[in-house]
Amino acid sequence: MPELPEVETTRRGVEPHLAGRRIAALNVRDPRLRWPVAPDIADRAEGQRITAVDRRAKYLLIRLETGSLMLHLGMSGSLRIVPAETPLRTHDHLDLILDDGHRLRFHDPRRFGSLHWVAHGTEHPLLARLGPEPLEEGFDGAWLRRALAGRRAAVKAALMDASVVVGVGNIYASEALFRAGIHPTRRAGRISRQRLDRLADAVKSVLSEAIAAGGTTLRDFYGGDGQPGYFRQSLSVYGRAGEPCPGCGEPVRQRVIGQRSSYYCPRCQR
DNA sequence: CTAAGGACCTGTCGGC
DNA sequence: TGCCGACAGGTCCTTA
Repeated sequence: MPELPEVETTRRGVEPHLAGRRIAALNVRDPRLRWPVAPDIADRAEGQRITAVDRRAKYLLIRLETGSLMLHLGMSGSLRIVPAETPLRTHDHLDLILDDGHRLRFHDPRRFGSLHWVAHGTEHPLLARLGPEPLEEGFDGAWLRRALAGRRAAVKAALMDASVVVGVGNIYASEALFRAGIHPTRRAGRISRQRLDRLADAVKSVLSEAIAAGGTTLRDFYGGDGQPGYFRQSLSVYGRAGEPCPGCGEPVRQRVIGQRSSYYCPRCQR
């Protein structure tokens, strides 16, 4: 489920319930995630006060006094805040037990998610080579020109490369290219500066609109299922093969680029 | 350095 | 109804 808007929506949903609380325990029910969860991670975290919940790319960083818990939702992960006696479902792999009795529960059928410990003053290797945040200073057409210069790969694949910009997943890569009028197979290094400006703007607008929509669907992290709705109706091309392009009516096409399904309008995107 | 393909996992869906 | 292959929102790692 998680693209950047959902990770950010999740962050905003859980932070108020976590910040200021103390960790009573960390239950690792199944350590077999993308990387095995370190056996000593519970000992490191237990007893510490949570100061904030941040995000870098699609990693959530639960800030503690001596370091951070770094959590990735992978392809199928989700978080809920649940009361103490909430029955477990299959694939509920982790519980962060808070001093108010609530639990932050991590659910992940495919187990592509991960949990790492990052000590204060150290940088985790998984974060070391990441490109800029799409919604912060440093990401614009000028950056794209530098990052994509000389690249022969399809622009859609390049846009999903985390060293170019973080957080643009398969859905929003298609959506941003549609908004910018750029064909997904166009070679990344052969796009004019003006069109790269448009592309950077499209990435920003599509992600921030999705975050805004996600915020409205996320009402109550207690009790509810905690899953923000997925804003299919607001997507222009993703998952809409054969449906009319919202710009010109031409049927939306689907093809595989870099092993991922891609959607585009053959008329509006060049 | 870049690009391409495989790998990790489970669940769901469509076709026969 | 049952089985089988294709596919799913991520991304690291290996190989060329």
